[in-house]
Amino acid sequence: MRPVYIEELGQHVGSEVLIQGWLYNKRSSGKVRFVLVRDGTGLVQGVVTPTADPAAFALADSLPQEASLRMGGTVRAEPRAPGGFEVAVTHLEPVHIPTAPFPIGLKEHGPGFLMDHRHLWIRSRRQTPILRLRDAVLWAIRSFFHERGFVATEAPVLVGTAVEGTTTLFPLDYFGTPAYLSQSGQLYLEATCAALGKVYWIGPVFRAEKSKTRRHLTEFWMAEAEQAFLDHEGNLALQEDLVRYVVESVVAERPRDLGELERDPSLLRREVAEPFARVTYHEAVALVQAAGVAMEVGDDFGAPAEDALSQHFGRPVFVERFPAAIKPFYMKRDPVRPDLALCADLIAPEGYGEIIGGSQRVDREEELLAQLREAGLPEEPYRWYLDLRRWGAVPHSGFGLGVERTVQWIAGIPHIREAIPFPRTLDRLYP
RNA sequence: UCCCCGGUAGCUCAGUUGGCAGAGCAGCCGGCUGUUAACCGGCGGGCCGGAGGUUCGAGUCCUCCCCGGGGAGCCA
Repeated sequence: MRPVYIEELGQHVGSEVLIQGWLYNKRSSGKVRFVLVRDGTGLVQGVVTPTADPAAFALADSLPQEASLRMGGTVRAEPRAPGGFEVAVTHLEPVHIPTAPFPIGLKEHGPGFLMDHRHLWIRSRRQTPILRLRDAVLWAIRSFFHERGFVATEAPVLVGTAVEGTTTLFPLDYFGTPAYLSQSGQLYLEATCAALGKVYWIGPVFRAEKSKTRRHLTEFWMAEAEQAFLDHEGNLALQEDLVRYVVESVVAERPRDLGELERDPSLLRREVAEPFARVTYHEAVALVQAAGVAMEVGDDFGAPAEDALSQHFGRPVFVERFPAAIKPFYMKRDPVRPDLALCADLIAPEGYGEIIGGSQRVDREEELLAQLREAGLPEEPYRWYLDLRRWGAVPHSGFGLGVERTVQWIAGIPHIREAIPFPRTLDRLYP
């Protein structure tokens, strides 16, 4: 019998196949046993009767949840079966029989218990489609940049200095020298974009902030891009093209996973169908205030303010030209309004929050020095970064996209911890 | 760091005015020839988060502590 994956069963109706996987659940009725087997690509029901194979029938009774097994039989179309196909079992063989009951039952569990068993929870029917969607998002990002001629290059994760002096970093001892886990690869991408023109990387970044919310992780993945000779306007166009490309690719390639999560693909399509909304920081503050959320000019947007904006537009919205005072030192000032930064945040629809932060970067050494001093940062650790403005400085822009928040939005899941296989949060380092 | 909610069987929870510790699921035993988180009958299963206090009597009331969840701030 030929080993096949469950997602390919439709091509094998009428023939004998071998499924290799794990027992998800079993049911029985008189002299019929139903074994639900999953193999990572899907879930299929095997039907076992005592006449077809007495040994398999007895085994089907005794196998516990998550036993690994090989199941052979004939594929047939069956409207009553989950997935539309089932296997008439003629062969059932355990690979490993669990030594204790599987902790994750089919009934409800609390979040604390599930997080303690994340290594087993990821096998469940809701978690596997989310992780497949994450894969689709990452592939879409890579293929978008590849098609556009961007070079995949890497930023270091171990760094000696903060990217933005403000954010809290995870400190570590680097052979006696203080070092940190990187919170962004951006500064390094600015160096590689001067070598390669258009660059991107996708990698883990770390924030030691004591955030305790459904949209924060201490370790998360960013997709960052940097392009030489790209200005603020071009930067926004690039971001919009990327986000639309990712949503459309995932919706086209993964309808089954979206369906299992009861996420409406047409809603996602509608959200990216039109050009993204675009407001200035000051317009956004006025909109937020009009929506009844307390906020003043000079404040950054909190979660309620982002929700108000995302509700107002019903599609992704760029908020651009923030006051430079509340943004990092490396952002270029608006030549017309030097108190504003040439930057933008992209807010996802449906309250999923900020998914992109980007800006045009300072390209003159004296300007960068002034802004470093203004931010109260030392010059010495940034010497290499200042060097980039000494030899062939060009206008350049870039941005960082939060991978988990993008997955959260596309998959339509309420908590970010389900958008990554092993989430790291404020008080969770296990498993 | 701050605010709110919670901690009772392996899991999810109920527990009245302070008066014998409960259910469903999971496990084990039995039944049922098309189940859909199957269903039906039976059995075993408890440091009621911890410490102290009030009381004849505390899962229940009070104080402190520990742990978990949600949110704020900050950010992607």
